[in-house]
Amino acid sequence: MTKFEKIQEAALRLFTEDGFDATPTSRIAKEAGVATGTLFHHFSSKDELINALYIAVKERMIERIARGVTADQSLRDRLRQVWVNSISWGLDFPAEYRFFRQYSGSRYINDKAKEEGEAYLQFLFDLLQEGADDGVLKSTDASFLYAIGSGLVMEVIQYLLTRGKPENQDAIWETGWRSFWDALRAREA
Amino acid sequence: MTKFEKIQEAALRLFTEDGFDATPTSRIAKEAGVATGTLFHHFSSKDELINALYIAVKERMIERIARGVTADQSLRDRLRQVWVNSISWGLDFPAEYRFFRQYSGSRYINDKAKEEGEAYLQFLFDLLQEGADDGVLKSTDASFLYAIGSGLVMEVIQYLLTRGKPENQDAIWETGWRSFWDALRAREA
Amino acid sequence: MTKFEKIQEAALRLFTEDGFDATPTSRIAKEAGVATGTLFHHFSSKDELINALYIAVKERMIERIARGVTADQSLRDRLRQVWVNSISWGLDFPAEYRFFRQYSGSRYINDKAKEEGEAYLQFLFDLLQEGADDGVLKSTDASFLYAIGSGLVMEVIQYLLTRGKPENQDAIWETGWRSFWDALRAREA
Amino acid sequence: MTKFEKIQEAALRLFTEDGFDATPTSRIAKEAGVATGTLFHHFSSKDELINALYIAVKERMIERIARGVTADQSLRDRLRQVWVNSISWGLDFPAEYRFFRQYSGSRYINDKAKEEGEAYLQFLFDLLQEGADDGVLKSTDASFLYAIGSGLVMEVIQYLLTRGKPENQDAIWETGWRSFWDALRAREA
DNA sequence: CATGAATGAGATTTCATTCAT
DNA sequence: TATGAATGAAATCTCATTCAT
Repeated sequence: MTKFEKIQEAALRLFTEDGFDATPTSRIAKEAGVATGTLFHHFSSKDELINALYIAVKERMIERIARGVTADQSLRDRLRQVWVNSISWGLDFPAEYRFFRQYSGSRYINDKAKEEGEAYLQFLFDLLQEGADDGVLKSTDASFLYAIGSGLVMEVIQYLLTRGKPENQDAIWETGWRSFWDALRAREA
Repeated sequence: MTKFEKIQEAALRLFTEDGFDATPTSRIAKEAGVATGTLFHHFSSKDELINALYIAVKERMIERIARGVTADQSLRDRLRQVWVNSISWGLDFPAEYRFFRQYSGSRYINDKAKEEGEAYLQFLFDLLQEGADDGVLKSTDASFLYAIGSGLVMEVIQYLLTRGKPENQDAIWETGWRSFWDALRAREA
Repeated sequence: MTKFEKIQEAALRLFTEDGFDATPTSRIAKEAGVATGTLFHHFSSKDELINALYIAVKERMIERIARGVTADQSLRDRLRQVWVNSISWGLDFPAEYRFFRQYSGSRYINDKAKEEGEAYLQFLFDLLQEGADDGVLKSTDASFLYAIGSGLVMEVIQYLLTRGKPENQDAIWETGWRSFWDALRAREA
Repeated sequence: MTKFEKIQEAALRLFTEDGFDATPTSRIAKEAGVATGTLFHHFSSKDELINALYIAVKERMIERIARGVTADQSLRDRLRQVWVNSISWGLDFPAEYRFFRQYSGSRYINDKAKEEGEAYLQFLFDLLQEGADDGVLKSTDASFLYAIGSGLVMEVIQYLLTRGKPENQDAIWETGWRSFWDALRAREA
């Protein structure tokens, strides 16, 4: 692992454990086993480190979310796949999930990074827009559908990570999906 | 307005503008028009100030949410009322809403304050539990229903505050409600 | 002596011994016998400290230079008085003299401070302009005369401080004056 | 241009723009288009770079100042030539002039470099000493005459570079010369 | 000769908190 | 109650210099 990667790894871990502000760059460097100067050799500031991390995390997330979603599936099947992918991403990479939550509400958000990150999501907006146009989903506004859908996904991940007992996992997973789908789809005639 | 209140007001404003960590106590004191010592006379630490604020905000919020919810209404009507109250609280007190979001993900959370805050919500859990027991709602677990419901509420407030155009307000409000209700209720036979 | 004054005194001494850049604020604080935070309580930055010092030094200098210069004296006598005052200022306050030299060529110059400092010198410009208008001095441009005159003054102070042997003091003082006066005055017919 | 020369050129430019302390070696290397290591391959330290630059600049300066000064001229004519050469050097190579001023007052002065630099000036001291011995100049001390003369030269260059308007150039040049000569020469009988 | 990643001491500045008045 | 000067630990970031390639 290069020093560059060691720094990223230590930063992700410490940021999600203690938060951006409670994690000094000195501690990141120490945990990564490099000198403080080395951190700033690779990332010109703490801000840049955080935003670079955000882009990397988002990239890995979206790669995971899009997996197995193919054009021949029905809209419902594609959304189901997205749901499954999203929840399992959160459970497999809880640190990345927590990083994400923290980043969204933080003052470290860099507009450029945010835009770059959102570009990856285009395929999701397209999916929702398609459903909106066909009248299968509730709203004509893909961004609103996105807000609702992602809110539900994040909330269910949070629940599973913090309060889900192993024996309920499957039920929550399934109930979650039904909530998600019912929340988005237009009501049947 | 007492100095105590001035401090609380300035703190709420600055915290929601810049975040907890980016808001020095010295600036709160200055904006409140008091000396730094005075702030620490009323609140023994920054932590205590934040948690006192949290409790105050939560109290006001819950008072608002519970307004007009009466035992004689159907479950659906009561939830509808909660929905309406929640969204309008967010739009009427955006600073308090933002304070809330920030607090939840912060390291300033004080367990005692959190518990005290959640106690206020008991009536909501009861409401959801009742629906669960009757089979009107999707899950048997009120805490899961709460997670889903509150996630949707927060997301819709966020959307209305940041991206809602005035002409769409009503549609979003209504679509939001349908998503909320469809997400929570058991499917019709 | 107040802490404010102690800081100024220590700063002036260290700056002239080692230069602005080689004098850390931490050392100034230590020599002044205060905490680092105290320095920044009184001066918001190192820059501000340097510029505050500049204004204070310039004020004291000009007060000294103008001493005993009265309207009833001939132009030559007034310039003679300015010369004597200037050189003796330099010898009496070598640290302030050195601070001055250093400040002029430094990147810490703050335009506002510089202007404020130059305002004090107005009476000198007026003096030179009077001589220029009367044809007693060499140029019609007071600012050029000022440049030449102050350059000579500074150079002679420097010479006296670094290389003047005690037995030559009087000769240098006198020769210096003649150079100064000859450099400025128009040639006799 | 060799890398060695590129480094010197970039260093001279940056030092005179921003000052020694505000110019990191890394920036010099970048502007010179070489790696940081390369700079230290040619100059063992920043100190050495500055002093090497000083010697090179002084060499070029003295070569220029001595130009056209011949033994058959009168003392006055030789000093006149030195004056003209000095001022035109300053106007032709403002960066070198500024480097010079900065170096003199800096803590980077290296005694060896300083001595080496002053050795070049021997001919000027000789010139002044000759005038002193003949009674043509004001003092018997060549070093004092040098201080006064060089102070005036530097001041006039500074004036021409920063405040001289094109239409006044000739007048300043001429008035400057008369000040210089009057300041140095013994008074006519 | 040339490279540039790596180093770590050190610089400036911030800030929650105290305490004498 | 209220004040605000004073504190000093700690944070981010800089930079001359080294050294393995």
